[in-house]
Amino acid sequence: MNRFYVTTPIYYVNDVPHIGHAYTTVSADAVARWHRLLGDETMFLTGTDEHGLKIQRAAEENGISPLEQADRTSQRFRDAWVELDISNDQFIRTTEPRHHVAVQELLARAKANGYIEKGSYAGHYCVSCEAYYTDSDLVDGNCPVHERPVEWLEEDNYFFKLSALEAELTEWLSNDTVVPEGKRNEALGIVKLGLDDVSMTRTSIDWGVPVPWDDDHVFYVWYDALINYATAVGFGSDEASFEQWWPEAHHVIGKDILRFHCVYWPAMLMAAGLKPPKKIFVHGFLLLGGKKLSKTGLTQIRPADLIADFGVDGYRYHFLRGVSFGPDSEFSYEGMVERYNSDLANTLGNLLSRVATVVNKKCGGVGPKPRVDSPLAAVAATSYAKAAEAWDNFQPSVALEATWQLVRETNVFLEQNEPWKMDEGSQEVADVLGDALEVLRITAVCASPALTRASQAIWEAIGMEGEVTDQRLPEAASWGAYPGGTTVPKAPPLFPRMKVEG
RNA sequence: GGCGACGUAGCUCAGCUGGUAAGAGUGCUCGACUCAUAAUCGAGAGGUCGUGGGUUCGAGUCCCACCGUCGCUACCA
Repeated sequence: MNRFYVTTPIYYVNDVPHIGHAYTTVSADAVARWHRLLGDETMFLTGTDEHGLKIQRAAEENGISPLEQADRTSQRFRDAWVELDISNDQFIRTTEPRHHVAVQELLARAKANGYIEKGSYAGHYCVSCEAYYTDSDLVDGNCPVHERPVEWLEEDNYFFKLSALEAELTEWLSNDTVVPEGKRNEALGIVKLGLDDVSMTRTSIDWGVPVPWDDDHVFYVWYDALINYATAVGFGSDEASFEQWWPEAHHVIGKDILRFHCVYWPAMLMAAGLKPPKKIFVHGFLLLGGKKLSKTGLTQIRPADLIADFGVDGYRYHFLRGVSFGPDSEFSYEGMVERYNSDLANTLGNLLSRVATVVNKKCGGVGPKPRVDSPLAAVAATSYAKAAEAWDNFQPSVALEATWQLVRETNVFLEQNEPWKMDEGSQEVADVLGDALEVLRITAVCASPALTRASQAIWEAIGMEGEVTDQRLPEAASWGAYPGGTTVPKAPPLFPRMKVEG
């Protein structure tokens, strides 16, 4: 029995869920679903990051407690993930007691090991950035990022001795721990430049995890947040669980938080005497017209609106197939319509329609069995092999392309054999349609990590029983499992074609 | 300012350690078919692989510079 533990970042509750958050989450979800198909014992974690000054201030403005503030905004993420059929096994919140326990335990170990010591820090502090600035950083006395006034803060801090871990980090990064390779080199570069010790506590804030050895301090939000990945699988509360899951930890993150996840986080674990995560997958950004999303209002594009137009399947498919995992990627509504129409409506949806119709005309609506020696058997085998490898390498777009190759080949196959011209009830028409139905069965299974609903619809449309998600790979993708003899009704289009707006 | 990534057909993107005449999907043109969601199938047009140098028998693929986009990061005067 293999185990697979995959996480998304925990999202800062003050944000409104946008397609960037959704992209990360859907990607992790699809991979988690693939591992479940493989029969792996899978743990998929997402959640919200709820500490820090910004939350504290927002709560004050709204006249409520920080926790109430976090409750409200955290719920938005839960709702968004329900809408996208996200199959997370846990939704962690950093305000949970178990998390406080884990944070205190992990960092107490780091301190006991000599990696945390006291120091002091002073500077201009921007609340929105939650960061200090020097005089020269300031623009007209304001924060250069937010263009709002900064505050002079001076506080005693506990510093994390990052510098002491450079050699170990370099060693860890020398393997395939961070992918793609370009991102790993970036992390390596950060370490090579030399690491400064970092301040990891605050006295100026109350809203955080208390430092166990010093009541006046709370941990700075980042150092509390990262530990959620350990908390969720039992660190500090269930060591047996933690030992089972932690060696299989895979993090999915955006390139903007590479430094924290690929340098600070493994260092924190090392300092506490724990193993760094198994693997970190780093993806790029979604762009609109070549610009990053926050600058162009792409954050204003709400997943819910796109789901309304394309459905959950259309939404998930577009981002999984259309975005190669790693580089930045262009997003456009028109591109989404194109992808939906060509891949989902025309190639896959239409295949199901035409097969169902011919089965009804030539086989009395009962699906025939596939041939053992079908010419499509080899195509299916190749398709599966490619897809499996790609999912394993966290490349959903490659995996889905491989799956669609099989679907496209099947359209060609029908064109070459023209079952609609064959005699009703003949063996030859049964052979051709049985093969096509078998492809639809395999496709339903292999596409299910992306198409959470349509895959089940296809499964039922060809007369299969039960849940497609209960199938087990690789057996379920091997040729010949479609039993035949099941009713294949004509049905309305699976993916109604979208009209292109003039 | 420093570090790094990216810049390939109209569009969205593949192209691992350099080497059979540069690929896919989509879009476009033409043809076929008509079982199917104005869908499907076939053929074709379309690229000096950001710009300029360099290494090499040979570079989209390595090196340098520059331009553009993006991320991180640093700012003492």
